[in-house]
Amino acid sequence: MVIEENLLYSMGASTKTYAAGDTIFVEGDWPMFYYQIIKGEVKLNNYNEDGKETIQIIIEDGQSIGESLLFMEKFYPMNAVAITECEVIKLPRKAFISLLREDAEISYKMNKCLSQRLYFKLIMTQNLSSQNPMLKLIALMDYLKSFAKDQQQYSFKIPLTRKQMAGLTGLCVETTIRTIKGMERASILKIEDRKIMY
DNA sequence: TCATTAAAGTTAT
DNA sequence: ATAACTTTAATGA
Repeated sequence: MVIEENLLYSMGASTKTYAAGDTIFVEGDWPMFYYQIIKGEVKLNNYNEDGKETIQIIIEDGQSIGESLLFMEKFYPMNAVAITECEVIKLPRKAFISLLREDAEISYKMNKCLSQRLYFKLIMTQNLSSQNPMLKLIALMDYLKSFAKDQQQYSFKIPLTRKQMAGLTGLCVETTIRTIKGMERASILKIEDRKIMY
């Protein structure tokens, strides 16, 4: 968890519930709140001219949503959409800023969280620029697995649908599936009950 | 080679 | 039941 929930409430935060598929904010909105997920999953995405979705990142319990925009005078460059039903705490921007000004510990945690996001972007852009679909998928899976306790081969179950993996790598679903099949043949991963074990 | 289109099978709500 | 996701196959850039 980035910021203690009680602390957020004491600063005037409120809770909002979103159903799966609900929009939290859209591209072009002005950032007014700090959002932190209590429960559920949220994706940050964009749509290109053809309507193809690119997922920037998937965020889960305890993480904040689009926090980097609160430090700038910019509109949101992406949408935030609930993947599952979500409970989200929202704190007005000004209260969030003063909280960071007052509390060095919170400020440090925020830096840590921002660095995490930056790192993810760095790893992903580096590998996504490769046009090889297998390398893209490996980059994604390596990143996801890097947080797992068990680093043994085939011990990590990829918590994404193939469609989501396609959205995160910029590949189409079919290529994602075919590439994954090929990787299974090459023993890079295993498929158990349709789930990818890496 | 990968994206796109289409069609059919499978799972989740 | 219906929508969402997965898979296979054919075709095109």
